[in-house]
Amino acid sequence: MKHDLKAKNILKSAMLYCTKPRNDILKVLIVAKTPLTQKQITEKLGKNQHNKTTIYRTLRTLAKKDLVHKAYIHKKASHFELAENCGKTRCHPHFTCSNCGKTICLTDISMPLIKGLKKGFVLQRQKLQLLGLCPDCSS
Amino acid sequence: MKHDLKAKNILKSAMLYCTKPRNDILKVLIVAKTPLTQKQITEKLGKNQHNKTTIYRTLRTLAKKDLVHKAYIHKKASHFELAENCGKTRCHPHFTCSNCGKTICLTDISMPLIKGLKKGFVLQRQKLQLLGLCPDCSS
DNA sequence: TATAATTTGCAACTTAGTTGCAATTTAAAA
DNA sequence: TTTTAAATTGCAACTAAGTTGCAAATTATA
Repeated sequence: MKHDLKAKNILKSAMLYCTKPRNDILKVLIVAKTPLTQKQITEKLGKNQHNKTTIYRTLRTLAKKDLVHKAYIHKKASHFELAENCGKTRCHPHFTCSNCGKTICLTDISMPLIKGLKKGFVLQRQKLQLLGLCPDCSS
Repeated sequence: MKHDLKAKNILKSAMLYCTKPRNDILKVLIVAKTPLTQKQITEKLGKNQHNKTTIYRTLRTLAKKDLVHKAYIHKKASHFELAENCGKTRCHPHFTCSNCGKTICLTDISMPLIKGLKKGFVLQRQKLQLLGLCPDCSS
């Protein structure tokens, strides 16, 4: 129930209609430990199923308010996560295992913001994507 | 003609059959200034058209030999570039404009390799993706 | 409770990328 | 140069992610 309240507050603060789909989807993202695709969100919704169009539209709506963002794309599918644990422009690195496909959020490692951008470039977001072998697959 | 020779050499050194599609596709990538999708490669092939399956398979074959790699995915589509101008594990940053969609290779800026990876992680490739406004769109 | 504005679900669609298979092309030996 | 086995190509049909228009349902507010 705590997450329910949190979801409601997030929606209210962003001045968005507080609907069941949005609430349910937000709750899934709140407890997620890694970015999720629409398909994965659907699985985690359990009996609170919602149409995939609704999920995509909700994610887009939330992203427009900077509450959620596209963390990366893997195998044609976009993966989304709550934005609250990242700085506005700099996100934690994501490590994807080239063997098992799993992605791990490296929330404890931070990379410096890029330096030396030429005049005229305005940086909105920096993403670091790492590929390699995860501990399970490297041994 | 210089590029033709270069493409041939690349294929030969990798012990790959030297076919017209592979040659043509490599030449497109050699002169490209930015990563390309299959569709963009097709456009740049001009009258040397090849089937899209062939292009995807060629890219996969070249990637398996580390001659080419997937630089990033934007709008559902993977973008590929020649690997020769990147270190083995670390690639130059790519800046994508959130306004016009254009991507610029920042070959003159290099980010340090990530530090502090926990034991068991084996890094194969580090990609830095930047989003923001390009000089044309920020003024 | 009534109303206007927003959101939802559905079906149909677009587009990236893949697969099986027969026909063609390549490299290398005869 | 010709032959041959192995690799590659093109085609058609497919899978799957994500989008769109629109009518029906839901939300916030008066």
